[in-house]
Amino acid sequence: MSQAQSERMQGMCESARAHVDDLLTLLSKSKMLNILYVMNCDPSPMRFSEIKSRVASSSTTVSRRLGELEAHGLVTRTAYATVPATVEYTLTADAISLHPSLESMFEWVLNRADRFV
Amino acid sequence: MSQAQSERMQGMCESARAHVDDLLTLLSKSKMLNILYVMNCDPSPMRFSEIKSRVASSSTTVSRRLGELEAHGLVTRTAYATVPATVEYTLTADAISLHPSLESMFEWVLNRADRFV
DNA sequence: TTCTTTTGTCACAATGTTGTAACCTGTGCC
DNA sequence: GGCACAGGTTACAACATTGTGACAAAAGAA
Repeated sequence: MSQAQSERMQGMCESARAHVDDLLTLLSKSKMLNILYVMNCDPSPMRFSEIKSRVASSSTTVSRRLGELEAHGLVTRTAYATVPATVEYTLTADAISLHPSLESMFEWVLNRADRFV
Repeated sequence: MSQAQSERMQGMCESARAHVDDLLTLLSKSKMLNILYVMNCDPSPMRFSEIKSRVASSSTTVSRRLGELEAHGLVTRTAYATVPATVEYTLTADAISLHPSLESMFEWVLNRADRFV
């Protein structure tokens, strides 16, 4: 962590700190990193059922997480009037800009996981 | 997320997947990113009370998190027989190698927090 | 002797989070 | 009509996590 970042944190008003906390809390929720990971793996829009199966979680949790991501402007939800219903989720530019961090974080995770097999 | 990473994930044995899950679960625990952040901000060994005050959490939670980090080989705990007791926590090389990812993730968080003030 | 300090631990009640099972919508098919 | 399908929502019970407040160790100071 840079000294510059640290100072930036120090100089933040209370409202900004609250937003930092809010974002960290969001990212810390269960399956959140997993969801961002699978959506980043494949840049094309992804359907609900596919996300659900890739992160191996219940509809309820996946739905909650996607709702939270949408509320934070990190994913866009598009519903198509097909039969049966089709819904696609896409990462916004903001979420995509997190890609390099996520990629290197997952690289670290995968390397560690390899070593401990 | 790279295609290579995705394939690497696909090809993993069940044990490795479990380790990936374990690490993501660890990183997703409350205050965990905060703790890694403050310890990365300042590379020198950090005392319990300082970590606690910087992340603004209870002794119980900070103690639990540090214990989990130590169990995963991400921090080293050194106790000195002073009066009163002094304990220092240091990030291991492994944890330090996560620094670039964390730094860019926090950069993203800070930028977003700024925009939403 | 009692107070102080740091660094915790412990039990527990309150709070938060999860998955399950049931249900819903809309429509094409039999 | 009745069923199927995708994509959810809802209530709720089970489970997990949190902070609080009490306590502890160790030894020097008052």
